Amino acid sequence: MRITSSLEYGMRLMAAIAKADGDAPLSAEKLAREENIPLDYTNQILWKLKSAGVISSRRGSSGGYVLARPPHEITLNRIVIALDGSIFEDVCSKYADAPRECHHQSGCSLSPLWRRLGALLTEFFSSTTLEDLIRGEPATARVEFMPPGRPLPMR
Amino acid sequence: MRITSSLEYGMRLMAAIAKADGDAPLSAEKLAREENIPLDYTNQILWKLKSAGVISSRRGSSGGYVLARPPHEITLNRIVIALDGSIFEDVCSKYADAPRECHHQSGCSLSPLWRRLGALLTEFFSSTTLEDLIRGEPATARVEFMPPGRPLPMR
DNA sequence: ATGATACCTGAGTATTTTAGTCAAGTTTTC
DNA sequence: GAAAACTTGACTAAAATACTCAGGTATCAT
Repeated sequence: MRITSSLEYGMRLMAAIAKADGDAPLSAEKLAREENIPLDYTNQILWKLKSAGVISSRRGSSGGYVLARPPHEITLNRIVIALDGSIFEDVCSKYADAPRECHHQSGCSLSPLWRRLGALLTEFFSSTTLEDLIRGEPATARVEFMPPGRPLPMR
Repeated sequence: MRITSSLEYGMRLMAAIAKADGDAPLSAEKLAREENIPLDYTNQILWKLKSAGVISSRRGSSGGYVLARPPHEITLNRIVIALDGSIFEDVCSKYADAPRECHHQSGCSLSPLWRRLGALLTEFFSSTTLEDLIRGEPATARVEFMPPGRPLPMR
């Protein structure tokens, strides 16, 4: 699994805009330069973020982008969905031959696995806000992942 | 984020082989047919799984594939790494201009985020065994994800 | 023995997704 | 009214993914 460059860039842009929250709008040109992202690509990404409602813009000279809400009200899942379309693609429906029916074979051992993974990722991103991000808090938040009580072999 | 077809198929194949654990080896041809995966692609995936040491093979007629160890000793992270190369690609190093140095901008708010996500995914896959998978247990294992104590806005 | 079965291995191709570019606008401010 | 800066869509290049192909080798059944 990997992070797309759109998402990496978009997160950086959001972090930069969040850090300047309250100050004058940040122009795309300045953001692109400071984050070392191609300008046209930056524009494209900013447009997606704007469409998703997480930032707003001001045109004209001295225009630029600002947060649409305070940082603690913007959860990262919004950003992920804005840029990647979803947090976790539905595997089950992708391999279904008929709509609304799971065609995973092997008695469909897999769909519970993928559903749980999707839930985990969704939880991860929607539990973290932009404010957490710029404070570096995500590193300290603990995850308790509970498998059945048993030693974990063959790591 | 998405699951590659290799991984989806590989997991299915492992589940099918695990369900036949103790029985006669399953041939690639039979596996491919039952799981509805192209034969040549199946061979390729089985080869990767064998290289990773999670299955072993027997040649000749009445040959095929069997688990290399009992199902409860095979954790899913092995399978993921065998097929995708890693569980989570290191974002930080990907955008580093110089080796061993993190070039994330914005005071590098991002690397803690991605590191935590990587840890979460690694934990997820290495905490589940093939036995859990074929029993459907992954669906019941609980995840406790602990963000800072605060209501979760803007979901 | 020998032929059929089935694994082994690497190379090659096609499709899709991602990443990034280009160009011609519109709006706002100074 | 000119410059700054956002808006929008289309287009292209590169990379990853998803297969396919071909020729080989080992083993088993008879």
